[in-house]
Amino acid sequence: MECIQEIISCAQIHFFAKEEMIVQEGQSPEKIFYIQQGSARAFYLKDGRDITDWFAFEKEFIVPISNFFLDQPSLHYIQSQEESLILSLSKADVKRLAENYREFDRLEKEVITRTMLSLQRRIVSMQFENARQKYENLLAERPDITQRIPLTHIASYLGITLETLSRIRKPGK
Amino acid sequence: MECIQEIISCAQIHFFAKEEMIVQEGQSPEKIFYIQQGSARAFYLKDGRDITDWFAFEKEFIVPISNFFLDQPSLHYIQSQEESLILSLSKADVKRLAENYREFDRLEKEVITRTMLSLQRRIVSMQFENARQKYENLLAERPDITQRIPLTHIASYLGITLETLSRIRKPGK
DNA sequence: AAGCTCATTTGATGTATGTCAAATTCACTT
DNA sequence: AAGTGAATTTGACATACATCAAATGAGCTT
Repeated sequence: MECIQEIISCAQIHFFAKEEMIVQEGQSPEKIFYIQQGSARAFYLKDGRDITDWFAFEKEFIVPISNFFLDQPSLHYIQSQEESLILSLSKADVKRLAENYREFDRLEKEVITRTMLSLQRRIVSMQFENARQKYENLLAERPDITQRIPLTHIASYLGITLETLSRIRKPGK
Repeated sequence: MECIQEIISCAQIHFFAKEEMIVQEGQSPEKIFYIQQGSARAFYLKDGRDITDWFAFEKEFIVPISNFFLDQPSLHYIQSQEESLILSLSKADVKRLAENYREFDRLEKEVITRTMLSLQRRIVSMQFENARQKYENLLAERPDITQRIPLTHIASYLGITLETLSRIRKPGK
């Protein structure tokens, strides 16, 4: 891709320790993050409870969605889950790159499309499946998730409680 | 927009009666539909039960998602809900227009982005809200939906049963 | 207006999952 | 290796919602 040089020149790379906060609620970083190594999650607070919305692992993106796409202060926190190497690109740079390089613009569209499809699959999974089925769907997509993310966050991502998840995981039905 | 003439020349317009089937499961229309007037819904069958996934009203798009974006036969049915005027554009035309007109490409990206954001909001609503809250969220977005769509479909869209929805709607808490 | 069909409501009961509290296990630190 | 705090499991109980069945109501057709 012809614009790689330019991407590299405006991307920033950061190292994050385990469970370090990358974006706080109310901030406006206007950045998209790319997980080079490690993992991160986006979460929000509902009545004081921490609810995970999104996980990102190697080669995936994560973004404070309302801030990046709607120019509002972030409703989400973003937090690393393991020691991670993360690239960031500002919204202004993304915009400029997309205007100057057709290739980059296509890539961005592709990433957004895939994200949309993955949200769509998640809705189907949440709409009428029970806790066990939802958990098994997640495991099918990410078999290693239980080794990398604490169960509390997996539970809230699935829309169930920690206790229910624990019982589901119990061997023997 | 400079490409309007060309869009018009390749778009097709159809009239659909109430509850007419626009796309059947297993078909590969590879088309995106734009609701000029009326409304439509996308649904799938889970264990024989009809589950609505998506509603579209005037000036909105609806698409057999797995077919259009993933080139698989459609997992969804799409059905008009009222007498409707609906434009369709083939995937090939969309692709060509996006390649030839930067403006059209931007528009497409914008539509996909908005769809992604709306799915995201829906997940938040399904993740930890109870039946009443989910229903009220929907009403806030689409106050007229109960006049236009039967309650069964609203219920399945919300991931609750028809009976629960009916009880929620009962006046006096 | 009567009759039919389909949509919605109401009622009785069952169940998956939530809540709260306590016990246990795990992972670090010293 | 022991000690400490956090993560996970287990238990007892509560509840929102599902299910099944029947009653009512609304919109067409004749």
